[in-house]
Amino acid sequence: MSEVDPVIHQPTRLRIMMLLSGVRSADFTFLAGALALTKGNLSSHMNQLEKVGYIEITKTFKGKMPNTSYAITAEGRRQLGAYWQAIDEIRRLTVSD
Amino acid sequence: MSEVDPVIHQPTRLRIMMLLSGVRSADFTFLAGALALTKGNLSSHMNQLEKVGYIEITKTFKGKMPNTSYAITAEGRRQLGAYWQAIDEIRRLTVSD
DNA sequence: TGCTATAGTTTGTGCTACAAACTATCTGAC
DNA sequence: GTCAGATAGTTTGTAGCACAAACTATAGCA
Repeated sequence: MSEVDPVIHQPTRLRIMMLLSGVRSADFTFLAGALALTKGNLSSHMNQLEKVGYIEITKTFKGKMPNTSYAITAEGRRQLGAYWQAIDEIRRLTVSD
Repeated sequence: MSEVDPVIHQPTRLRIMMLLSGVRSADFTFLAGALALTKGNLSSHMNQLEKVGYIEITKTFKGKMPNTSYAITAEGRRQLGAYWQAIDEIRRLTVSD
């Protein structure tokens, strides 16, 4: 019975990971808008995802304004796959199994 | 974008709901063993599920020992279905959508 | 030289999952 | 009978987390 990864299971982070899994990278403002998150909330989620190595944070400047962009890592992609497997396992969970 | 129900999303309660969805009823001791939960933890999860009307708690006596058994309600079954729909929605989440 | 906007980060708080401690009853052993 | 576990739960205390409000810092314009 493989446990679900709590870092990924949290609904906001799950959405973030799913979005990032489909793009090369996405920046802070885009993610905040796409997922309707406050900046503080998004910021802390991204820091958590980076801390466990599921995403990579790149800080640059666009013109003179700071621009933070995020990309999923190979490890993040692997864990996301494992997460869905664990969910599928729960989904099949019945007493008879 | 229908949000996931946090009561069901919590992994332990999700397993409980999945188990109960496949049986007429299950008692406290069985659930604690089947899901490897401490009694305190199981007790509080079951109370939460009852509070929102997803399960029904029936207290009887088996011989002279108290016996608490749990069954999913129609509402619980409905919400569990809605939950999986919401999860599937997230699973399909990509930027292009 | 203000004033508003943009792009984030830090801080404070209310809630939650969990296990330890507790309650209450039963069942032998002596 | 009574003492010592075992059984079946519930209540309580705590550590950790998600969230938004407050804050920092710079840009760009009137």
